[in-house]
Amino acid sequence: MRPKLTDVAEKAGCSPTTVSRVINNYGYISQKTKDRVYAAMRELNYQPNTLARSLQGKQTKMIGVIVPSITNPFFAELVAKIEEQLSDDGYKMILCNAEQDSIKERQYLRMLEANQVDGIIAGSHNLDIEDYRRFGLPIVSFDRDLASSVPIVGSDNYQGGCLASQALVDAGCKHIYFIGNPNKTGNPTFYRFEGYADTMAKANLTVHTARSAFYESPSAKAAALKELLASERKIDGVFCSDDMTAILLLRVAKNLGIKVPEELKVVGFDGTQLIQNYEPDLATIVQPIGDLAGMLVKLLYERIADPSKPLAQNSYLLPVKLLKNQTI
Amino acid sequence: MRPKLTDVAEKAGCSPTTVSRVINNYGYISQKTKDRVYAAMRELNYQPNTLARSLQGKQTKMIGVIVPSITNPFFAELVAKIEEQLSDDGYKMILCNAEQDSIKERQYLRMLEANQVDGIIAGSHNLDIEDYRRFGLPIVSFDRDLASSVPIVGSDNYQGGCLASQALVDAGCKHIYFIGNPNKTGNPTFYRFEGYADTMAKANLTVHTARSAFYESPSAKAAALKELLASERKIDGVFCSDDMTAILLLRVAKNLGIKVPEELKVVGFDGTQLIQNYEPDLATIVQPIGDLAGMLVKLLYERIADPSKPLAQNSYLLPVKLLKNQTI
DNA sequence: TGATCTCTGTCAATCGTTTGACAGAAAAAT
DNA sequence: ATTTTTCTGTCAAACGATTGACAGAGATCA
Repeated sequence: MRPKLTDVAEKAGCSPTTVSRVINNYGYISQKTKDRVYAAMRELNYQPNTLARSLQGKQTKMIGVIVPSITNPFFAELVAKIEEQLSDDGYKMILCNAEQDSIKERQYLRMLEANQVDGIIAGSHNLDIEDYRRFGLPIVSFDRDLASSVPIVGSDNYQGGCLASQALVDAGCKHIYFIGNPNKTGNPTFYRFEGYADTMAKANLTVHTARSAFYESPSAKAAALKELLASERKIDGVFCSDDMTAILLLRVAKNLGIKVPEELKVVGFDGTQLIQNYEPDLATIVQPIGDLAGMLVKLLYERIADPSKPLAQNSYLLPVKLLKNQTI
Repeated sequence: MRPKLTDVAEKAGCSPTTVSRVINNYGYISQKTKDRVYAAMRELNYQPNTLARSLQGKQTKMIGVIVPSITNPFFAELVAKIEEQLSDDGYKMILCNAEQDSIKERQYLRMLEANQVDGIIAGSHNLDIEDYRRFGLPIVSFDRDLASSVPIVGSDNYQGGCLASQALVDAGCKHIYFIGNPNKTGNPTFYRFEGYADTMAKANLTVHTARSAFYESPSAKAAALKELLASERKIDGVFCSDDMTAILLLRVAKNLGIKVPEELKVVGFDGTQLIQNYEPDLATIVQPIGDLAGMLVKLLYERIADPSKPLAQNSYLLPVKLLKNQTI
């Protein structure tokens, strides 16, 4: 049986109230009593029951983190950074993998509410804004405008789109494609596309788009890319909205005998450690994953500390960097 | 304010006890009353407070999952599968990223205990067996012998080592290296090495090992691999204990102008979807990630249902498959 | 000496449920 | 008409803590 507060009190020769006061640092307690209580706690290997504490009104110290897919290296690294921060601060993370499933995401939201989490970091984007607006708990959103009461943290996707496209222009490309799925407004990809489109306009180049949805299978994507490269032989530059697609493109190009970067230049987006370590040739836009995680967590803490406090800023766009590499 | 049990009772025109009985399906309740209660619950958007329920003695429906690194694609995919299962069964997952830190891992264990999780899936291996033995909660372990009371689920690493090595032998390799870190017994890598060593013995070939620790940085690893390939020009086959190292090796070989598979054949280990999708040339040993996750979860449920029930089996080794590809 | 401050303790209410004991009513079976 | 079964309800204790009110002790200060 796990020891409880009264066991500690008995061992320390004092009342349960005193033990609770030592734990919560509440009221007047002499150092001597404190020491005795701590000793008893150690001896019994006592830990307060967090359930009981939370029921009493204390925080649960639990944070829900909803991501679209943990197997996506970008989100894996983001989650790892978030978890590191949270655990340093004594928080627990309930991880929710929402995939492309809005029903599942809604269930997660209900579940997190029922579990009295202190707050939520929402990185998945399947639900209507309505679902989030009527949600009572502190939320911060990653990369997506949810509601006016919810602060957004994300990379400056527009800037990234400009940087990547400009790099291709500067490298002399004349037929530059954008590969991604910018159909939904408010999507990060949409802003990357806008950066691309504006840069094309400035350089007097035509906009070319090849749709590639996030949830398509890699082999389907690869087939589509092959089709594209084979039929449109004039392509000399591609800005991929994510690195994984860029890798597929590099592979397809190699198989078709297209030389990178001589005949085709490629820039990706995300710049995870995984990519930097295992695909070091790929030029890409690096998102500041650690900073993003830090900002998400920091803002969430602020919301938790005072949910009614008006937001200083609704949106926090962190700068990205171009990583110049062999594919450009 | 969130509605509580008594609010539902009031709305449904019955006592709190009755509402609780409807929720818990306990005692005699007429269909008419049930319907009234359900209607009231829906109308108020009521959800039982899980904290209060758990405090009362119900399960928390929370599972702790401890992994060494969520950014490792293998663990990312394993965690995704585990989470999928758990969430289908109404469980929540607290994710713990232990890195190489035994102090952190011990803290996690304490934290999970304090949070009354129903059970733990332990995939990290920094702690002494002692720490786990005196742990009161149901545990299952991934790939590591923790204590006699803890069932182990893992791939048949020995078989994998044999398969990979035999494939290299069959392909005509004469100087086959093992790259990995088999120093600790009980490590998965150790059994992969044993499979390799036994296969070498059977084929009358010499064992060659190049240490490569899990936690070394990829660039350090790459440098070591370059050194190895440059100095030992006779190497014609390598069995890498994980795919990520294999990828580095392929890259290093390419840079040195060593042709794969003509001059050097490579087999990896893990066979994640990521590798199969984005490095489809790599021959590797595929671990059945979905089955591993399913088995871990199933065994944990059994432990939770009856912790005192003796284990039918201490160890569950799932078969692996050789994925023959261009690098062999 | 009296007033103030510090320490320790008891008591009871509270958080939101669950559940056993018990009672009474209606419905069904004998 | 009587017994049994089914339904609904009240009451109270419990889960393991927190915390305000209150009281009394000893120490310190004026």
